[in-house]
Parts: sequence; C-alpha cells; structure tokens
Amino acid sequence: MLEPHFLLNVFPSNQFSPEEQELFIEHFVRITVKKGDFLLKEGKISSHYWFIETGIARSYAIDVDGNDISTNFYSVGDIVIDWPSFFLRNPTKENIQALTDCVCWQLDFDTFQKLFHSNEAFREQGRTTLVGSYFALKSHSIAMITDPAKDRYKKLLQERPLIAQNVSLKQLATYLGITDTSLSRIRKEIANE
Amino acid sequence: MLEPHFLLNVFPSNQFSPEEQELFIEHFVRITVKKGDFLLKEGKISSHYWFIETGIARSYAIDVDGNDISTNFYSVGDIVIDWPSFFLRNPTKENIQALTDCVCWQLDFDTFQKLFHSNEAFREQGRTTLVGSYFALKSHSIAMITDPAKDRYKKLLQERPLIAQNVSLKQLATYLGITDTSLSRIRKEIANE
DNA sequence: GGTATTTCTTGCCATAGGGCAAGATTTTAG
DNA sequence: CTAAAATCTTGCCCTATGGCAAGAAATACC
Repeated sequence: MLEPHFLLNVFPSNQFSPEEQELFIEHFVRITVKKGDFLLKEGKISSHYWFIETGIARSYAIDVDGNDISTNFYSVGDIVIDWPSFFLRNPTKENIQALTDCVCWQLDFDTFQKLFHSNEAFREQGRTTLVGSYFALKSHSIAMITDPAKDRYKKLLQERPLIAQNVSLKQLATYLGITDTSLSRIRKEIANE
Repeated sequence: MLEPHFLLNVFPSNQFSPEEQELFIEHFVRITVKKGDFLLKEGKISSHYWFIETGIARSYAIDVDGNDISTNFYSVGDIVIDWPSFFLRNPTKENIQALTDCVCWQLDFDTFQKLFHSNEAFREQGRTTLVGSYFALKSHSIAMITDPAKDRYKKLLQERPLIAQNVSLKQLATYLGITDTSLSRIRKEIANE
C-alpha cells in the first residue's frame, strides 16, 4: 500500500484542491540532513525553507559574549524558516542545526515567490503560518516577563514534550532564558513534587 | 501650498506607481483618537489597522496576576496592528490605547484583503512590514535573555528616544521586563555616569 | 492657584537565578 | 569494550532585581 505523501499534511484537502496539492508538492525537494549538519549558518542569506518529515532541529543565535542562545526548536510537521532572512534577503544572525538525522522537504525563494504571487490559497496559508510564528514568539516573550522559570519549563514540557525530552539541558535552558545549572535544579524540584 | 498626503510616506513613489498610491490612499480613512481612548480592547477581534500621523500609542496585555505588561509602543509613521487577531480573526489578548491625542489612517480587514490579493506591490509591502515586526520582536526577545536591564534601557533610549522620553516609567519598565522601582534606579545610575 | 491624584524616588530587606568548579553520569567513538 | 568527551548534578556564595512602603515631585483638575 502506497503511503500518502507527507506534504499532504501540510496542504490538506480541506484547504486545497487536488490540483493545488499536486502543484505545490511537485515544487518541493526532499532532502536528508545528518545530525549536526547545518540548514543555515550565520552570515548567509537564507534561500530556502523546509518542512520536517522526521527529526528535530534547533535554531540559535550567538550573543556578544559568544554565548549560544536557542531561539527555537523544530520537530515533525514544523516549518523551519528564518523569516527575516528569507523575506528581507538579509544575512541572518541565526544558525539552524539538525539535532538528529532529519528528512525535510525544501522550497527555494524564487519558487516560493512564484507560488505566492500566483496562488491565493498558498498566499493565505503562507501569511497564516507567519502570523502563527509571530504569535508563538510573542507568547513566549510575554511569558519570559510574567512567568517564573519553573512555569516556563513546565509549559514547554506540556506543549512540546518531544522537544523537552530530546534536547540537551543546556540548549533548553538558553531557550527558557536561564542557565543549565538552574534548569537542572528546576528539574529536581519538579521530580520531588 | 498643499501639504503632501501623509500616506505618501507609507507608500513612497520609489516603490509604488502614482496609480497605486492613489488607489491605496483612497481606501484609508482618517480618524482622530483622544488621549486614553482605545483602538483595540481585549476580547475583540481586531478588524482594522492604522498608521499614526501624529501621537503616541501603547499596546499591552494583562497577565494572570492582573499586571499590565506593555508589549509595544507606536509613534509617528508606525503601523499599529495586532497581527494575530487581524489575520487569524481571533479575539485578541491585547489592548491598544492612545497615550496622547492621535491622528491615524485606518484600513479595515475586507479592504485590506481586496488590495492584498489584487495588487502585488501592496502584498510585498504587507509581507515586509509583518516580517519587520517579527524581526523587531525577536531582537527584543533575545535581548531580554542576553542583555542586563540597564543595557536594554539604554538601547531603547537610543533607538526610540521619543518613546523613552514620553512614556511613563511604569509602562516603560514592563516593556523592559523589570519593575518601575528598578527602572528608576537604573535611570539614576545612568544620570550619575 | 490650590488640592487631589498620579508618578517617581528611595530605603530596607527578600529571593530567583547566576558563576564557578568538582564530581557523577551518560554518550560517543575508536 | 574501553577511553575520551560531553552532559548533568550539586555545593557554595554572589548579584540583579523584586516587594513593600513612605515620602517627594509632578501633573491633572476644579
């Protein structure tokens, strides 16, 4: 029995016609990435984005003191994209690295533009996805102000268990805005509750 | 001598044809807002956005403990929009309030959609503006982790002096993720440098 | 112009989380 | 299978920032 194409989850039939599905799918390229490989490196202009079929990835920025700060994590079904670099055609300040071997579906900027300006449904979905990322970022950003570190970690555990359980302490900690030492203590506290 | 229309700054002639400029401008409505009035209230679905011709505004969210957290400030030339509520048609969690009397140019969702799907230049600009907001939010969010409060305040002073000098201590402080007490002390330290 | 209200400053002490370093544990790689 | 490297835990003490409350200053209002 033939598996349905992974990208049908991304372009589901309740939102896209069969013709649209076929059109979009034929423009994506399947790539595989080894653990540790980079999808994007600081200083480059991002010319692609990806949907993850299998695996986990992380984006991070390097601050003035050389510390590595996780900005996001990506797992199955997620879009992996550096929005500003991809759309503003700027050199990025972020790195995106595979934390495990990954299978991804890749689209390049020019192809994206063609689809974006020619197909209304694609356009609406693109905009919705971007706004969704914006909303997630804002929620995280507000939580950093209002919630104590332990609550932020608990939320991550609940909302993204796959991430919380498969990413190293250090990398999770910087995403939560704390040190690995503190996160270790928080885990201990939670274990004792 | 006739003043050029304010919106020509928003749709400059190096990016838009005279026909496009006229098309866009005729769809915007000029509104005035009194100090203290709300452009948007928590729970509503945002159906408009605005460009500020004169005045200052602030958006804020109320956290679980009832504290008011500033999420952004807006001054002359800025777009005032709740991206998620406007595009996802969700009830918003934010409030947007005029801090001074304001003159704004307003566009409604349906008109926006019509222009967005019919005009490529409008679409490109809309996307660029949204990505710009995303980038600003991400920068602020990373700074909250990597920079001490004093540096964050100095950056605000430098990048948005009009805001830093015209918004109350309390409202600035929550935006920076600290208390008004701490910001007061930071100001004192800076004054003594 | 004077009173009420809001905003800002400051002191005192409390606390979340950080810095460092040693040791324990787990993972990686030959 | 074993050694090296990476990751995680823990102790000790430190620092940035918070909480509260009183007084000072600025602003709004009649």
